[in-house]
Amino acid sequence: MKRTILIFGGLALSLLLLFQISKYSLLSNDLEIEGILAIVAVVFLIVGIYLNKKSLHKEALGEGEIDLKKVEALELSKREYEVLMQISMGLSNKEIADKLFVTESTIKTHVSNVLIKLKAKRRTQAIQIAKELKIL
Amino acid sequence: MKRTILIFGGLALSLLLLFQISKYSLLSNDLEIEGILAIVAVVFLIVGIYLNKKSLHKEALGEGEIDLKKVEALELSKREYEVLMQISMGLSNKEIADKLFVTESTIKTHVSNVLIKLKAKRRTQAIQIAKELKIL
DNA sequence: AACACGCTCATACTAAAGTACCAAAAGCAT
DNA sequence: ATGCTTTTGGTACTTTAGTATGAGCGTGTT
Repeated sequence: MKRTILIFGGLALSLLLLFQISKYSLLSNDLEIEGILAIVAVVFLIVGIYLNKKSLHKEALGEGEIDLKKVEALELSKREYEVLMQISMGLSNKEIADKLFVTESTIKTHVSNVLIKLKAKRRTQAIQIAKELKIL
Repeated sequence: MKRTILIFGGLALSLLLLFQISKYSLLSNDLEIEGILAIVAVVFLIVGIYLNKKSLHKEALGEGEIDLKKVEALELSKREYEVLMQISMGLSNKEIADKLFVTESTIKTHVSNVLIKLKAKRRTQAIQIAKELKIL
């Protein structure tokens, strides 16, 4: 929001500069005024597109920030969240166990806890729920 | 793309209209010219944001179009693709069977075919691969 | 120190998932 | 009609997944 204010401030200044130019050097020529109008139009068109992309990027980042908060809200431990991510990568319990240097039993325990906390019946459902909660 | 051309045509016309207005009714007054400049700036700022959103939506739809092409490329039949989507929704074979009014045996056959065609070992991996291919 | 909590691991099951192979009915194109 | 693919269904079996329960270990809290 602060950036937006700064950007608008810059825009106002540049607009004023254009006013000055039009007043003191180009006012007598009608064609030049049309040119200035065109320039202003194009510039602000580009600025509009730029601002829109910025805001969209902020939204995307915003989704990323929500992650950890919701993970805490679900009371998922670090390890459980870690296992959940590996599940979403399509790994089996054995593969996850090897990747995290623990036994398959341990992974099964973690998976069961994840399923309970996400209120899922299967690991595939856990993936779906986690993506709905934008945790992945 | 055709829409973009139409929109730009409309913009050019409105710009010309502003020129006419400025020429025949407001040219003598400096303050009014500034006002017109401001209006043009704001209008094109809004137009820029609007166009950007449009283009982003088109990209989103574009990804959607690629879907069917890649599904065909993978030689996935309609039914197999249908099953694949239900898998990604976190449903079990039995639940998919009930939803599509067939037996679990049939779903198992479809699932096996999907796994072979997606080169996946598990249904969770199939989900991951399908999302990478932007098929879901 | 005592306690809660997270991580680890195990055993013993039950339940899904997945494989292999086969086969019949339906839809489609030549 | 004859072939080809899809869809459907079955049997039999192996492999993962998931549940239930218990237990040891380390860490931070009270």
